[in-house]
Amino acid sequence: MGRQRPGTPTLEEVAALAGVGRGTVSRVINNAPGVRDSTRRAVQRAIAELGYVPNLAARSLAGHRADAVALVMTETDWRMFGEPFFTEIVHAVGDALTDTPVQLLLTLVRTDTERRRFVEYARGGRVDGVLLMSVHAADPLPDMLAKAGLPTVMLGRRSGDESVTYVDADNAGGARGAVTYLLESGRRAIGAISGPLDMYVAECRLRGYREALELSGVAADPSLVVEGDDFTEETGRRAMTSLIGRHPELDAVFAASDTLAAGALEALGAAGRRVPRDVAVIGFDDLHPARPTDPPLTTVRQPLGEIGRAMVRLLLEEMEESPVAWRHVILRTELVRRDTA
Amino acid sequence: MGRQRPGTPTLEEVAALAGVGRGTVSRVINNAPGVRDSTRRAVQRAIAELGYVPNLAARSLAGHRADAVALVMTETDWRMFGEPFFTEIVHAVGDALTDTPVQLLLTLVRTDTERRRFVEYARGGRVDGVLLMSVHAADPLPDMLAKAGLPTVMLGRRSGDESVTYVDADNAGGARGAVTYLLESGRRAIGAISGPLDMYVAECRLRGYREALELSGVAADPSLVVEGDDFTEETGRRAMTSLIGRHPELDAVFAASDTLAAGALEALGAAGRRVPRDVAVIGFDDLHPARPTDPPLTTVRQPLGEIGRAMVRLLLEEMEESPVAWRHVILRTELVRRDTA
DNA sequence: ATGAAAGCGCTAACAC
DNA sequence: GTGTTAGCGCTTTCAT
Repeated sequence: MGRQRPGTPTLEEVAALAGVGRGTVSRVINNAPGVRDSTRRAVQRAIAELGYVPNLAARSLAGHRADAVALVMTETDWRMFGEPFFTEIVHAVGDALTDTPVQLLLTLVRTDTERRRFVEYARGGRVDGVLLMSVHAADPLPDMLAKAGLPTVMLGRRSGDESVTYVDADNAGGARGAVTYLLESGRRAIGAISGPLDMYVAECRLRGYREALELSGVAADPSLVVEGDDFTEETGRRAMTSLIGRHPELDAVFAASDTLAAGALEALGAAGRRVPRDVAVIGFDDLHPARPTDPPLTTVRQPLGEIGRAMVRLLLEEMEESPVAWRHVILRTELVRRDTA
Repeated sequence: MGRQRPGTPTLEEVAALAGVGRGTVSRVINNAPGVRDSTRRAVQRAIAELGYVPNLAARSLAGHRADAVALVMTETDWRMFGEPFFTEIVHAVGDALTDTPVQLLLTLVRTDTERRRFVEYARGGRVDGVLLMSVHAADPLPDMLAKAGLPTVMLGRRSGDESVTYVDADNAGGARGAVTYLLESGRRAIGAISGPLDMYVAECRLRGYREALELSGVAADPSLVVEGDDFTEETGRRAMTSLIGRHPELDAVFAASDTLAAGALEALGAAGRRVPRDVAVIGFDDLHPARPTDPPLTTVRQPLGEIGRAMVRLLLEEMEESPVAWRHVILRTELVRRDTA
């Protein structure tokens, strides 16, 4: 495997051509202060003439930094949340990094082999920090990285007392707001289609549903809640079907994700129920840019851009300080009303 | 910015603990031959005890390789082709790299800033090679990388005489086959909805359409061809609308992408034409895993997995040899019949 | 089979 | 301001 072509000019050659010392060239390429303007220009001319490009391995070795961060996606992230969610986060992260010299590296970790390889890559010092899209309780990666002392920021948390730095949406609050809105608009028989409860995000959203009922003094009927095995449309469809079978009087549903909501809508249509007139549906909105106004649904929208920006801010801060200050950020969600109620 | 935590054990410390020289430790971690088994085990024990992880910057500097390759996506790739296309390629690439020590890095290049940063990253020796998803004629990146002597493989080509190594589907052949199939099934008034002709891929597909007509001795009517400004559904819809306006007798359409085809189908439905009974539609299938059997459409399918694997094979080969052998691979497409004709 | 030693190209600390 | 120097931690000859 070849790399920087043999014969690539080095800093030393630049220095020789410009008639200055290596230190001066180093200062120029790092725009450090304390270099006379004429000298700087002379060096820049030499750099241009030679087509000099700094060797980043050498810089890394001497400077103890990689000027790169990795954003890790597990296979399940990719599938579960779908593209739009992912796209918005990545764009926000990229934007937040624009004014820095930090290169963003996306990596896919699907198998144990890939995880091992990535951990070696990260621990080996090729990145200064790691952003994790992962949210699975069983994922060992966050702890591996944290134990290795690598600045790490997660999107979402694995449990209520997550130790690794994270940024999350206010899932419980958002769900509570949604259900409260349904109650205020006069709905009473409100079902819930939950995601898999071994995921903390699903747990939070279901908790929000329950809290809203409780706060309004509405008795919680366990048979109004269906736990899905995943967040897919198919699961939403099935959940909705069983829900209307058990509860013909149902007049509203809170779905823990927009894909679940989409499935629910379909099942309602198939059952001849009109939405939102007969049954109002509110979904938690993980994918919003994808489905413009498509199901005329009131949704709980997450501030995806803000989440990405917050992740970068936290990561950069952790990269500065040596004594890592663990921190958590929870961002508010927004209830976007269309014509549900 | 911190990196490998201070206090990280070095190869030297491992050597000391194991009571051997640095060279021996190096041989062990690279599992080079010529180390006695007992020695090897002693070293491995020391590595485990210390929790040693090689410093990749140092390895890179001394070894002249990065053990990493980048897959670059431009903003337009990402949007234009959509997720499924992208996903399949990336998965295939990842799989092809599984048995190597090479880490796959996805990078997003949207702006000039990001392009500059990436070029410095790549030329700086942080990757041994680059895979480009880009297909835009105006994209300067391929030439920048090639000029820098970096092994580079493109997906698709920018023109008929592309100099950079690429892997491409047989776009002209696929289109020709599709239109021939329509002709053979008795259709005669066959329209074409083309993509933007400043993209070589669109040019090829349209050429295939024309060649099929010519081979069958059917006169080419220019008013049966609509050039879209992009590959979106909206464009497909508009193109189809204008097509049936001009040619009520139309009984088949070749669309240069599946999104264009989807738009065309919609417009046909809105116009009260039945598909495929009244009008047969064949699309070139860029996204197939996404739309399982959704529009009951015969499509020209690209071997996405093979494309990804071929890209990796070519890249690895270029990384081996010093005298770069420019090469191009064009893979056959497949006509997947559903009930179009 | 294994140890010793010479770099790889840069940054940063220190002298001038 | 600018030149000099000492590493950063590894791979790779070259001895032994």
